[in-house]
Amino acid sequence: MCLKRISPNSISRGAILLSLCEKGMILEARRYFDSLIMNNWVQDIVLYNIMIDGYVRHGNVEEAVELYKLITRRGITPTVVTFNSLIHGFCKRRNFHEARRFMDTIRLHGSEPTAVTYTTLMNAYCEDGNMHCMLELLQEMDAKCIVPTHVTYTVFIKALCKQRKLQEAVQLVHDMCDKGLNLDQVTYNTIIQCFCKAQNITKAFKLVNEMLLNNLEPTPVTYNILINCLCVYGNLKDADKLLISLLEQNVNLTKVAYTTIIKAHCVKGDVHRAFMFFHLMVEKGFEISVRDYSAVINRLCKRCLITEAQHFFCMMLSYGISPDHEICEVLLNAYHQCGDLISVYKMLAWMVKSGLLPQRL
DNA sequence: CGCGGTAATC
Repeated sequence: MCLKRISPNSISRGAILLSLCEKGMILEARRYFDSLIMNNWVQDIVLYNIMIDGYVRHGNVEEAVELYKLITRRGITPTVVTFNSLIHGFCKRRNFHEARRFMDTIRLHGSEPTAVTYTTLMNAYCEDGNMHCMLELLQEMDAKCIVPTHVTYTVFIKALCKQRKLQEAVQLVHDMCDKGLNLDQVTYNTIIQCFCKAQNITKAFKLVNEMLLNNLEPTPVTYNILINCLCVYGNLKDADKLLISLLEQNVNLTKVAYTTIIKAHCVKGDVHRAFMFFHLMVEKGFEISVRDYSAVINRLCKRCLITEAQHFFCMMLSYGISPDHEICEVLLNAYHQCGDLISVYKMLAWMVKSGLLPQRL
């Protein structure tokens, strides 16, 4: 664009900044943002909002607040979106005091909190198991004529599910329909998860059919929930069948589908199946982390399947992934427990060579 | 007319 002397506008700049934030490249995002500031190209609050939200998602509320202060120093008026992101940040930390303080600040700026603001706070209270505060906020919304959205309902469905009030959760779904609010995939996934936890697999699958009837394509998360459900509460063979049939149908899946079933097979001790799905996961081109290997190795060691655990360790090395200290410790302990001192020494030597242990023991 | 920002699911 620049070579063709087409100057990016604030919308294309926003797209670039948002993408950097979404990919977790927060430092690069900030560098880009600072370059825009330096050139005086940021007059738009949206760019600040994207950067602030990026920090919040990255878990850095402090930096988000610093940017908010910068906004006020520069005399730029923050929007409700600015505050919603900050409130979300404090909610993630369960700092209800600061979250609510910023809610008041919205009013001081002459605006009103929106359904998003309320839903953000309600979700945090939900995670805290505080239905009382959720209902208080709902009353406040009602008093201020702020209409709950389908997301607000989804948060309440989740809360009722947590309290094992499944009937009331279902009632809420009906209320939504009565109010003309359409359920989306996340709402369905939430309620499907409720029935899975209640070990009502039949109803969970019925809801998937209902989704399809409503022209909602199940998401990768839907399948992760179902696979996990079959692994934990149902028959592991059915989980295998489901995953394989989804693969045959070329359904879009995420890495979680694989790690879920691999985990189950490790726990059950069916290492062959675990291998099979692990290789499949690698073949599909997913990026495999140390954590993915740890999940397998930890579970196999717990079941004293040490040769098998070692196999995964070698596989990790062959893919050029560096083990961390923790994973080595787990293997060391396992070798020790079954009296395989040779392997203990080999491992220690390897750890020293790799800089995971000090030279002098 | 379309294009950029905030809440919920594994």
